[in-house]
Amino acid sequence: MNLKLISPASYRTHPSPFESDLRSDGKRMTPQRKKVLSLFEEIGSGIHLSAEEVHSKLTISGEKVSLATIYRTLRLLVKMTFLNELDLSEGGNRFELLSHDHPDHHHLICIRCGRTEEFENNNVINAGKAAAKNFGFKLLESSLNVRALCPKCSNK
Amino acid sequence: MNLKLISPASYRTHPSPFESDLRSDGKRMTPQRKKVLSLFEEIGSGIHLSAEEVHSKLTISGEKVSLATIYRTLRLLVKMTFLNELDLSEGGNRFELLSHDHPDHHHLICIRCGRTEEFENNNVINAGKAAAKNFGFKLLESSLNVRALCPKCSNK
DNA sequence: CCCTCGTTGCAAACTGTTCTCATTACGCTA
DNA sequence: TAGCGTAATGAGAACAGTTTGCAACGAGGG
Repeated sequence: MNLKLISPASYRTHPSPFESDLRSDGKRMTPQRKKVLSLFEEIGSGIHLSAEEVHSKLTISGEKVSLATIYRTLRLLVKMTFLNELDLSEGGNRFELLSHDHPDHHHLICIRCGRTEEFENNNVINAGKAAAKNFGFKLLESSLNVRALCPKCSNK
Repeated sequence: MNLKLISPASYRTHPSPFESDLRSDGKRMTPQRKKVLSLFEEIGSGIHLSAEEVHSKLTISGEKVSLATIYRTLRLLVKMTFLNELDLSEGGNRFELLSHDHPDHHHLICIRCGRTEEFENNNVINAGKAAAKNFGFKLLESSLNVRALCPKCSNK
């Protein structure tokens, strides 16, 4: 019943980019960190979890990781650009796997039920780039949040 | 030393749009509400204040309004579309005067020092509209936040 | 296998925001 | 203009999400 998230063997022979990035920074690979990252990898990009949700998903599958550690790990993963942090507000920030071939994507959020859809649009990315250039800023990331009502909620 | 933000006379003869909107909704005009809105009007649009900042600015100019009332008033002003709420996260939401001739604008935020610049771009607005239409959502508002480093902070 | 120092778990602390409730006062009506 | 119903306020408690301090733990280099 113990979910094998990363097989020890493959991990030993092919240290993940995460692991080597960690090591090169004097940091350590721990089971807790593996579990958190693996959860996001299993779930795939485009799904947004709050810290609390990460915690309960791990707890349900029998993995015990303290909430404080999850917060610390999420911050770390964001800093290392393995995860993306979304400021959707309304009940905590959310995190998603950042797929590097698929950089900036944007969110359509139903303010009533919380349903979230993503989309991409190069014009948005270019607008961010242009604005950054215009003010002499160095762009890191841009996020467009469209607050809206989904079809179900707008019929009430 | 008592700053007269709206003279009683002019208020009686020319009720502000805020006041008439309030009245038509069974709500009341109070000195506290006047003070909060007036602060934003004095300061002008394009400046983003947190609830805490509104509170301390009023306190400094000798106006005593409780923090709870400021939160209530800010929410009210947002609902009545006199203020715009920005989800910049990192230490509380911020509010700014919404100028109706200048509707959707977007923000370039230095994640290190908090410097915020605004810009407008129709492509962004259209991208939001297109995405909403595509998923059958009813668009309410879109906000693009570009996280970046300002020139000062990127030289460190 | 040992030792060092980064990491964890736990609980307490913090921060931004909302709620509760007794009190005040806006503004309709006579 | 006074009276009254009820919306709004102030103060602090409550709350949710997040962070921190500290003792114990354990990853991984020697």
